[in-house]
Amino acid sequence: MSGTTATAGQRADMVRNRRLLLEAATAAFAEHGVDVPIGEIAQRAGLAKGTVFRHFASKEDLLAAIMLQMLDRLIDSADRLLGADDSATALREFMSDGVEVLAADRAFCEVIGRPSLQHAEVRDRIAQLCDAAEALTSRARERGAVRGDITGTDVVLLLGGIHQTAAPLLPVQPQAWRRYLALALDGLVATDAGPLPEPPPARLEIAEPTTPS
Amino acid sequence: MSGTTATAGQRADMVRNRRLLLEAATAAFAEHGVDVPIGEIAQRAGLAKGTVFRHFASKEDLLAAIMLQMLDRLIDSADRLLGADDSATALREFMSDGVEVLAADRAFCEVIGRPSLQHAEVRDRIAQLCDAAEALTSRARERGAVRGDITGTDVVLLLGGIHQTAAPLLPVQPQAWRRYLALALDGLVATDAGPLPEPPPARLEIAEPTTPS
DNA sequence: AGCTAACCTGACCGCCCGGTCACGTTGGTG
DNA sequence: CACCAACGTGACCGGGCGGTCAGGTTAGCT
Repeated sequence: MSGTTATAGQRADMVRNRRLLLEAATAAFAEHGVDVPIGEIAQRAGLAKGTVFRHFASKEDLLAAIMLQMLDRLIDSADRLLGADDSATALREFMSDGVEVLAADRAFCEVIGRPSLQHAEVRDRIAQLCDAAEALTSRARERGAVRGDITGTDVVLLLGGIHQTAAPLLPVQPQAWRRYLALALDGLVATDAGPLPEPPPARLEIAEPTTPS
Repeated sequence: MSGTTATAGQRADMVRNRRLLLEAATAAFAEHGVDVPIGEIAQRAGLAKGTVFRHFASKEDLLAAIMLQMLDRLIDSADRLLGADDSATALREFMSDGVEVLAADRAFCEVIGRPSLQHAEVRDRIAQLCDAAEALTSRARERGAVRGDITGTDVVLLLGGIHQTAAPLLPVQPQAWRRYLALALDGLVATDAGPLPEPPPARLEIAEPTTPS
C-alpha cells in the first residue's frame, strides 16, 4: 500500500541511516513543530547535517515524507474500521484516534491547518483521507447515527478543530480533548436541529494559486 | 476602561507615529501572523525600523499591546451582551463575534492557541475574558438554553476550535465557520446527552514553568 | 587484501531576522 | 528666532537558519 521504502541496491548503512533519520525527524517534528532546525534532527539521529540533505532534497521534502506516513496511518485506520460491526462506534473511534494523533504531533497540526505548507502529494493524501472518512460517515448516516448533512470532510476538519479547542489546556489537562470530542459528537447526532449552512467541498482540495506580488 | 493611551506631555508627531505604528502592526499581524518581520510593519507605517523600538522595547511588547487591544474589544462585547434580553442569542452572538475576529487575524489565533507565546498581561486578560464568558454562559444555563456542565472557559476555548475547524477552507469558503459554529451550538444544547468528561479549569490560567533543559 | 564508487562529514556560504546606536532632524518653548 | 531635548533614521551587529561541497571514510565486490 504505502510504497515509500524502495530499498533497491542501496548500501546497508544508508538504509539504516535513513531509518534513523526518519525516526529522529518524526520525533523532532512532533515535539517542536515544523520550525525545528535540521541540525537538531541530525543530532537526534546521530548524523551530520549534510547527511540529511543526501537523503532528502530539502526540508520540505523530509517534512512531506513524514506527513505522508502519518496520513497513511490514519487512512489505514479508517479502512480497517469500515469493517467494524457498529458503524457509530467505528466513526467515534476514528475521530478519537485522529484527535489523539494530532495532540501528540505539533507539526501535523500545523501542516493540516495551513494549506500553504502542503506539498502536492500531501494534499492528495488528505483528499484520500476525506474519502475514507466519507465512507465511514456514510455508513453511520444510513443507520441514523449522525445527522444527514454531515460529510466526511466535516469529520476530517473537526479533527483539527477538536484538538485546537483543547490545545491551550494541553500542559494542564492532556486528556481535555475527550471533553470536546464528546461535545462535537453530541452536535453530530442532533437530528432534531435545523440543517447546517455552508456545506464543505467533498474532497478538501485546496489550491493556492495566489502567488503574492 | 482600557487605559493604554497615556498621551501625557508627548510630542505631537510621536503620538501620531504611535497610532500609525499600531494600525500598521495590527494589519500586518492579522495578515501574516506573529512571524511578520518588524521591517514590514515599519514600512507599512511609513517609518524606519528603529522607530518601532523607540515605541516598544521588543517585538513581543508590540504584539502584546495589540493582543490586549483585541481581547479588550471581545471583553467589552461580552459585557455589552450581558444586558441583552435573550440570553441564548446573546451567547450565540458573542461566539459569532469571537470566531469572526479569529478568522480575520492570524496572529490572534496563534497567540490564543499557544500559551508559550503569551505575555503575563495577555494571560490575565484571557482570564478576564473567561469570566465575562462565564457570566454570559451562566445566564443561558439558568434559562436552560445550554446544557448544565458548560463553562465560560469551554465557550472561550470553543472559539479557537471552531475557527480552526473552518481554517483550511478559508481561501475557498470564508464563511465556513458559520457551519461549525452551528454544529457546536447544537452540541451545547444537547441536554439529553450524558455529562461531559474532563471539566476545564475555571479561569484558564496556564503557567509554563517548564524551562527546557 | 585491494580497489572504487558511493556515502558521510562539518566547515562554509548567503540570507534574514531582532535589536542597537551615533547622528541628523524637528517640535515646542522662551 | 534661537535653542535644545526629544525623536526619527538606517547602517550595522550578532545569531541562527537552510543548503552546499571538497575531502575523508567505508561498504561491498573481486
